[in-house]
Amino acid sequence: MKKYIPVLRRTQLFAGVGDEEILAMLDCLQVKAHSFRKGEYVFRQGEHIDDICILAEGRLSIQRDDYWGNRSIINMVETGEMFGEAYAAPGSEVMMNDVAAVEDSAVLFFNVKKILTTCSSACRFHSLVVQNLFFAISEKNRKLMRKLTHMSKRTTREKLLSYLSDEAKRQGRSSFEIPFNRQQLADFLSVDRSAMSSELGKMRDEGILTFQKNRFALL
Amino acid sequence: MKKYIPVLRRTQLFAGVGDEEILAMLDCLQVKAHSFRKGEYVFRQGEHIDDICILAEGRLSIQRDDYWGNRSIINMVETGEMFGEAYAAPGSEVMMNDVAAVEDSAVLFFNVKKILTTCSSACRFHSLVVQNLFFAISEKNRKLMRKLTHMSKRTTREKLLSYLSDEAKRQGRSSFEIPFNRQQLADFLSVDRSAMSSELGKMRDEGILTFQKNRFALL
DNA sequence: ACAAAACAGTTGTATTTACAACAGAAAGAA
DNA sequence: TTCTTTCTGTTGTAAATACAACTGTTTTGT
Repeated sequence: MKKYIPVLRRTQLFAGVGDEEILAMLDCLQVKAHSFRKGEYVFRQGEHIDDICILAEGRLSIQRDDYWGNRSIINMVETGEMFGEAYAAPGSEVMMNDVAAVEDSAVLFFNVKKILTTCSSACRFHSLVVQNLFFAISEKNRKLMRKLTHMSKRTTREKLLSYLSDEAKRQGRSSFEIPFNRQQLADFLSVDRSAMSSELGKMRDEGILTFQKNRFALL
Repeated sequence: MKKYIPVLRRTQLFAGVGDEEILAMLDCLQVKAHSFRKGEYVFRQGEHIDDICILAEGRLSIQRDDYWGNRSIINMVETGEMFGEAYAAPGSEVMMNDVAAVEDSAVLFFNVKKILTTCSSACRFHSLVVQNLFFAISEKNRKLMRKLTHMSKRTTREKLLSYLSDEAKRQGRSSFEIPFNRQQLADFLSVDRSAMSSELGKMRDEGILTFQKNRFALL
């Protein structure tokens, strides 16, 4: 478990917690690690979840496919980010989405009940971690709301501009990379890939933006 | 404050907390109440928020208007529900939406820092309330994700069916009321009201559903 | 280096939507 | 009641989208 400390140190969940305490908690919480190859599923729609998960390595896609094979990407999970927490809460319904590895990945599983129940031993950081959990899930909440504002736009162009300008603002610069290829971006914004591609071309011709691969610049 | 006990007793935030303890906490947390008339704003886009809010009476709409006057309704808040918690967390950005009273309403304001910081007096329920806060925000998270699945549908008909069948499932019956009139439902699903109205008519003619006012039945 | 697969852009067509304008029904106010 | 406002459904048209098919490019695996 020790090899994951450099990642965990930087996570929201363990903000303000020292290395030794993290190690102690990993032990106390009986954290489990598991590897996934590119394309494998971490969770499937309909599964019941008891664990809060942290991505220690790689990249995941939280997505959903409907009857007709239309894929909708809810979010990308980057190294160090948490996921699954919304479904791990006691009384939660089952997982509504798939979680798939888009790269070879490693995931750490934390049992929610153990996190929420202060143990008797030296884990005096439990209450801090619970607070961190609250902050983290708050931020995720806001992220979902931002995504809703993109999705509520009517046209492909508006959705693109809403997302890209938000991303520029978030990354604090007008030139930035996005964690999607074209098909993934289309699935994320729920638009047709080819229509989106042509719309991007038009916007480039109009001098609104430029792009190469997954690097965009707003002008 | 005593008059709000019957409402607060049933909230997620105070689940498992007795009446006397709630009263003690209201005092300890220096909770404030405020009334809003129909049409008034509780919060406005861009405001900074330090309080978790509970709607003690009435009904609110969490919404957003863009430059061109297009309104997007994120969610309706019913009596007893919590709101604002995602923006009240320390380090949060400012409010991204408007919160407007759609009926005469009363709101209770709880300072987040006071909730998260266990005080020295008799409020030994603080940790339970923090846990409740986590469960509540988890549920809201799932609600947002469900909304995203509706919004990710491409056509008005699919959005309607996604939302209505979800609502039927949630309420546990095939005949149910929704908290929207037609314009609000259109703003909630981000579609054109008239197109939605005509789509509803077609679906009724096809025998998929029936409706009178805001009561729908799936067949 | 080569073949296969994945990726990105383009175009044409049928479908669907947004928008505007209007009419009747229902709800609310005087 | 009567008048006014809000709400809901309908229709026609211009605009935007989804879908399919295809091309050339890039990436990947062997």
